[in-house]
Amino acid sequence: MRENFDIEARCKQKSVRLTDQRRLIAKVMSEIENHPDVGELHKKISEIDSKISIATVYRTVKLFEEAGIIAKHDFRENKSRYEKAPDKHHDHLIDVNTGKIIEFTNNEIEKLQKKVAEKLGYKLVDHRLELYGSKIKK
Amino acid sequence: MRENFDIEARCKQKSVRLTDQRRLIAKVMSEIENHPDVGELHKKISEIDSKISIATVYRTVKLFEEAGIIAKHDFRENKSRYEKAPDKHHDHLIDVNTGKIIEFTNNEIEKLQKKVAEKLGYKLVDHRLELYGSKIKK
DNA sequence: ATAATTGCAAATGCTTTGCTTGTGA
DNA sequence: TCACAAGCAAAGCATTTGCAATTAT
Repeated sequence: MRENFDIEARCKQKSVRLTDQRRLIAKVMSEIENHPDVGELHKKISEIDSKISIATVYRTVKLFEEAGIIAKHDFRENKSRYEKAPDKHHDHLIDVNTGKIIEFTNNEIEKLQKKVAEKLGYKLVDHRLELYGSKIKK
Repeated sequence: MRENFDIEARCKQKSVRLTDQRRLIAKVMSEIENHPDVGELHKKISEIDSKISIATVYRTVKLFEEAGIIAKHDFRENKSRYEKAPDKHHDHLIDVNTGKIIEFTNNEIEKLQKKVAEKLGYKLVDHRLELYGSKIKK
């Protein structure tokens, strides 16, 4: 718990000025279970501070993301989702029926991606891998 | 060349009614070199028929996509890009400096994706893999 | 003090839609 | 003929921005 202190610490470290609003957004981002979009985030935050503007939430997630404090994902929706910057890189599997997001890592795939890029004459600077699947029933 | 006949043939096959506008969109989609967004597509089409509405282009690419005639991609932009439905599946490497899109296939990665999904209890129904890279200078 | 941040509402950019007129099979 | 398609403008949605008031350092 108290993981929000983590985000606050990283803000100081990056000279990101802390305000009540930012502290609150950091706290909610830390405690939230999944990968919220801005609307969901704002809704949750509003339950604590009803005066906070959605524009502030937009500005703050952008700020945090640019500082590498949280990560932004664009799955197959017309909006972005966010998560605390993960310690270790991972990719996502999305349940096509429920929308549930599962994180995974696979080193073999990572290596192959790098190899593919190099073969094409490119240095791999980033990638996006999403698997879409439906649950296998027993 | 005359690849547009391909799209037209597939329209008939799927009982997609052909109109002058759809024929034109099919033709331009067939001849275009890269992965256009709707704005680019509409611009190109307008050079031939200036009366065509962008709403029609939106409706048509959606229709073609749902019929499996063309494919839609959402790279890291706030708009979608389209390409003729490829005969064989492939993924994309995007040049982060120029925006150039390079197609590639890698069977090993494909197999690993399937394996990963299964290990998580899912049947892989689709995936998205994009590599972002910068050109290696000699 | 003062440069940065907030809230609000208006603006933006892509995409969709309601409605009337036009058209392919 | 007549269900479906096109054109136009308006509406939708997520996101951004201008500006005046507020706040952190």
